[in-house]
This record gives sequence, C-alpha cells and structure tokens, in this order.
Amino acid sequence: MSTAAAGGTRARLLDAARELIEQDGYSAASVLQVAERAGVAAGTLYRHFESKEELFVEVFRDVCTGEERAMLAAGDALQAAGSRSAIACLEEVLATFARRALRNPRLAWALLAEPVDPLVDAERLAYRMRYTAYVAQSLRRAIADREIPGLDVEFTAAAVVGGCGAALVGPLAPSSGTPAPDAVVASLRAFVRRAVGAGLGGLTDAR
Amino acid sequence: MSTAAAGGTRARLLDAARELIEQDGYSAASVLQVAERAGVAAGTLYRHFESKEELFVEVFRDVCTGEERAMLAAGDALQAAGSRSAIACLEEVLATFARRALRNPRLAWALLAEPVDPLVDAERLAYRMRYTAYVAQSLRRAIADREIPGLDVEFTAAAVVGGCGAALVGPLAPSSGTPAPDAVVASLRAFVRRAVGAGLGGLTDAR
DNA sequence: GTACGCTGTGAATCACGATTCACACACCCG
DNA sequence: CGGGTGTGTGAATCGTGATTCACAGCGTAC
Repeated sequence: MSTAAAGGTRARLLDAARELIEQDGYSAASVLQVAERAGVAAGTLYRHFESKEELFVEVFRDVCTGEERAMLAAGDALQAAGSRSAIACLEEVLATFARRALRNPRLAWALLAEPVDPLVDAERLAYRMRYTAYVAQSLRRAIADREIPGLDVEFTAAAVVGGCGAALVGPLAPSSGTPAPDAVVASLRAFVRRAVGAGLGGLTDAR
Repeated sequence: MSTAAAGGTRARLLDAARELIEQDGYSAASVLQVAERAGVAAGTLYRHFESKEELFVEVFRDVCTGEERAMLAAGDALQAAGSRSAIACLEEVLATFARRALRNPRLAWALLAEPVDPLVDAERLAYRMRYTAYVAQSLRRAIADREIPGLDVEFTAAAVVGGCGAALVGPLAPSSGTPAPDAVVASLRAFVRRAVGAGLGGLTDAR
C-alpha cells in the first residue's frame, strides 16, 4: 500500500468530492462527477474506496473535524485571553461555527441539512451529537458556576444546536440576498445567550 | 370525475401513504407498498395522482394543515380564556406542537427531518416557513407590548422553530427510552421563554 | 344493446446512478 | 527478462423503484 502514489489520487478524489459539495451540494456529487473532477475514471474511485458512501463519510469526517477544531480553538483562545465564563466561551464557539458556515453556505447546508446517503447521515448525526455534548458540558459548567440558572441541559443543548443550524441554513436555503454576516453572527450570539438563560451580567467577564 | 367512487380509492391511497409513514417513515413508503396497503394495484395509484411525489405532497399538506390548525386552536383557546400575552400564546402553540409530535414520533420525524423527494421537501419547507412566520409575528406583537425586549425577529423565529424541531426529533431518532412527554414539554416551554427573552414576569398574565 | 368513459390491473419497461471487471500500463523484484 | 503487484480505464452490468400501457370490467347515455 504505497501511500505515496495512491495517496495522491486518493487525496485528489477527496478534494474533488468536497469541492463538488461546496459548489452544488451532495446531490450533484455523483461518482462520475467526482472521478471526472479528480481527473480519473470512475472505476479508479473503487481502487481507493469501498463505495461512494465510504468516500463521502471520509469527506464529512474530515470537514467536520476541521470545523470542530476551529470552533474549539476559538473557545480556547478566549479562555486563554482570560475569560473565565463558560457561556462566553460557548458563545464564541457558536459564533465561529456561524461565521464559517456563512462563508461556505453550500457546504454548511450539505453538512447540516441536505439529504445524504445513510452511512453519511450517520456520520453527520455523530458529529451533531458531539457538538450537542459539548454544549451540554458547557451548560453544566455554567450552572455549577452560577452563570446561568438550572435548566434541562440535554434538551437545551439539542435545541441550541438545532436552532443555530436552522437559523443559519434557513437564510441560506432561500438564498436570501446577503444578509450581512456580522449581523447574523450578532443575532446568533444574542439568541444563544438568551436561550441558555444568561442575563446581561454574564457578559462582565467576556467583553 | 365522479368524486364519489374515485374519492374512495383516492382517500384510501392517501390514508395508506400516511399510515406507512407513521409506521416506518418515508423511505418505507414505496409506490408498491402504498398500493398494496390501499388494496389496489400499483398502476391504480397513477389514475389518481400524477406521480408518487404528488401523492406525498398531498399527504404532507394534509397532515401539516391539520397540525397547524391544532396548534393555532390551542393558542386561540388560551387567548379566549383571557390571556393577553403573546408569548404565553406562542408557548402554548409550541407546546401543542411538541405534544403532538411526541405522540407520533415517526410521523414527526418524517415531517421535520427525514430525507424526502424534492417536491415533498419543498412542501415541508413551505410549512416550516409558515410556522416561522407565525412565530415572528408573535414576537413582533410581544415586542410592541413590551413583553419581551427588542431582538432580531427573523433570526429568533427561525432558531426557535428549528430548535424545537431538533430537540424533539433528537430524542426520537435514537428512540431513547420514553423520556416522559410531560417533562419534554416543560423543558420546551422553558426553552422557548428564555429564547425569546421572556423574563418570569411574562407569566403573570398566562398562568 | 352498444358505444363510451372511468377505474383497475400488474407485468413489462424505464431511468439513473452505483458498481464491476477484463484489459492495459508501469514499476519493482528475483 | 518473466512474473507479480498496484493502479488506472471505461464500457457493460446491476439494482432499485417509479412509471407505463395493453387489456379488462362496469356503469351510464343514447
């Protein structure tokens, strides 16, 4: 398994798949299209992946992992900058999520809401659960620190994640006319604060 | 077009389609299955509907219209009972949405999140937009009445609708062990209040 | 009674994209 | 140099459901 030569084509296929999704969504990313864009024949794809689904599972995994890293990094950066507030941190993480989603709407839509094949859907669900778990953890910390009142952590986490996703792809699906990313991010921050029950006092530590 | 005789079979097909969705979701509702359950041959379906998609568009429309009616009725009832609070009203509407979704999880999942064919998806989107518009309207009223602070109405409406949907189908998809409908509804009410910025004071009028 | 139109039938057909496979080509190893 | 292995090709094949259509049955109009 000489990962050198094989890796080249493999990587090219992964890139082609991601690019197709970014441009026209999952539905436009057929095996033929991916192969063509990668500059190989359809059969070649099957030298490197068990099936179309496996290829896209890997694409999703890669992209979601990257997003996760970026989000967590934003949270950590804020913490490193001296913030002790779990909610401020969470807000920063979700704002990062939003900024990145707004920068790549089509990809965000594919990642969050577009119909995809079962295995890929499972991968998406797994990541959504990770995000939700992270939010839940933040909420628990915030409650312990008396930043926010007690609440149903699991429900709220799911609702916040779902709400942010829906509010971001909503403005995307109808492809409304460039609703000013900064304004959207600001609205999302405000929504998150309210949804988790953070009074204005919560800001003190954050900014 | 003798709607009498034709209506019988037509209605039977619509019922069969809905029942199949309720039992096993949209993916299990093939033309053959629907026809069999309705007690007719596959070809008969095409005597009454242009295509599979048209059939299911009608199913979705019927069900969603029914849900909408039930929700609005709950809101109106509260208002008729003397409540003057737009938020209490909205809360009641969404709680009704939740109660009904929890009673018929599979259907709710199909309506909210399951992959469906494009035309059906468009119908789903249209209804989601109606619900969102209703929420937005309620928020505007509440803001005008000083029930809640000013906020990005469009964003918040989308986020609340999306959040409620996600939090409800989340507990359903993995078919978690009966998480006590009443508790879920209570959590949802609390979430909605917080998300729209309704302080505890908002309750005064409601209950 | 017969012509006509509406329903119903279900096996055959079609569409469409994923998947396979017999056939190269290139490179390395002995 | 003769195998052997990894990689690439792309036309043919497959699978899955939706859709069609030639052939009834049946009621109504005339």
